[in-house]
Amino acid sequence: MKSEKKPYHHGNLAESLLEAVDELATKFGLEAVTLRACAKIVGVSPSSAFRHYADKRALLTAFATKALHQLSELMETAQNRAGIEGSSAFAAVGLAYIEFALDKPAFFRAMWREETIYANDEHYVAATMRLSRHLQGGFAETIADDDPCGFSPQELLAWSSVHGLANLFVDGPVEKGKSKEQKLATAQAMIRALAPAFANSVS
Amino acid sequence: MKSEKKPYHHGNLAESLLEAVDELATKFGLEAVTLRACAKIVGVSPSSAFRHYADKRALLTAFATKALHQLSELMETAQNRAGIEGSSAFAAVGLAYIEFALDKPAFFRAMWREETIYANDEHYVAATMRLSRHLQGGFAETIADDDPCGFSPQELLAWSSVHGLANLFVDGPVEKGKSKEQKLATAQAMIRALAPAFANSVS
DNA sequence: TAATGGATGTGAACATCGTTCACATGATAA
DNA sequence: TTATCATGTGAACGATGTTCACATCCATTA
Repeated sequence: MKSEKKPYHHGNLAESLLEAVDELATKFGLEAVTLRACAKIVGVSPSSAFRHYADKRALLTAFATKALHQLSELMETAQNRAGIEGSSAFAAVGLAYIEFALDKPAFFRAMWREETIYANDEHYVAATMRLSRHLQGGFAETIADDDPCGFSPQELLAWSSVHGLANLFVDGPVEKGKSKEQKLATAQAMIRALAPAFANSVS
Repeated sequence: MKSEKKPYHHGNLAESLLEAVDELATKFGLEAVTLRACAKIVGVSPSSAFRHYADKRALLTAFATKALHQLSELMETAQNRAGIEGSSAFAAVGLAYIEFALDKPAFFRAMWREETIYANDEHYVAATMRLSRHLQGGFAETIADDDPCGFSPQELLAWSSVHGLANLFVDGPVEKGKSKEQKLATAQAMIRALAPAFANSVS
């Protein structure tokens, strides 16, 4: 045990700070995320954070971006699995979206909070575009898409309903206190009810 | 001009503080709402706020409650007007919901932020129940409702899609920078696309 | 009318927060 | 080796939420 003394330079502070945000947000919620607390978790001085992030807001933007990519990947695998199983890609992607919000509410909140992030940050914008592309891609098989760039009314309906239910679960009064399974069952029922809106493009 | 000196007691501090929150949230956003700034606007010492609200969080809860009632009333009048005109109550209520979010984004955000309000406060809960009742009521004519207490999948779909689009407008990347009219047109298109999901209960 | 008590507002103080800046430390390249 | 640049530190600043002893007023009652 010779190299037990901490080196002066951390080596990977930017990423470690993001993990600290993760830890605090998961344990105590987004409002409890503090630059000083993050620095303490990493074992570093509070001011050192500013070498890697211009702001607290910049740190939260990076965190939101990371969360967006996590969600994108979950949706991607859900879509692939549905393709193999032959089940509805739409339902799979939508459920993955809602399940992420239920599992990591603080992440989900952080993703969509214009007032606490830099919503014009290029990496953040790229992450939202990746997410929306996966949404469009996920529904492309069932929805008539006449606008390759923007969203068709049906695509927007799909995203809105799933996004809305996720928000109502996380920050709203819907099924407050009920179990995750109960909520996912409700989500599935809602998605089923949505099917007729896409019926015209099936056959 | 004899009674120009300010009285020691304000007389209606609780309500005036709410109006100060309104002003700050409207002008500078929710994150700029500060107890000290509110007190300064009202012309009162910062500590006096605690005679009327236990917390900053309690103040924000009262503000959220007020915003919920405002939205409820807007939906109510929209529903009545649609009843007179014979147009779709569903579309009218949904558009009123989204228009409120576009007109007063800070209010809309404040309503649904579990982490900064006391979501179990009785007045707040009552306000959310009033809102949800108006939603159920607004859709009652078009949607088959087999559960008088909770939400049917179709009712939940209606609320989720409208709530989701409002959130995507306010805190998301959808049609960022576009005009309010443009967004309302998009909302109308989405709501139209939703109609087939309710078709079974029309006839 | 006079006194008293409860409600309401004040001022100073505290811990904590984001942020800055001069400085310390270490890695890298000449 | 030495010089340079990136990275981390410590002390400080103003602002914030909150508390508490105290001041002020209003309303009731004697």
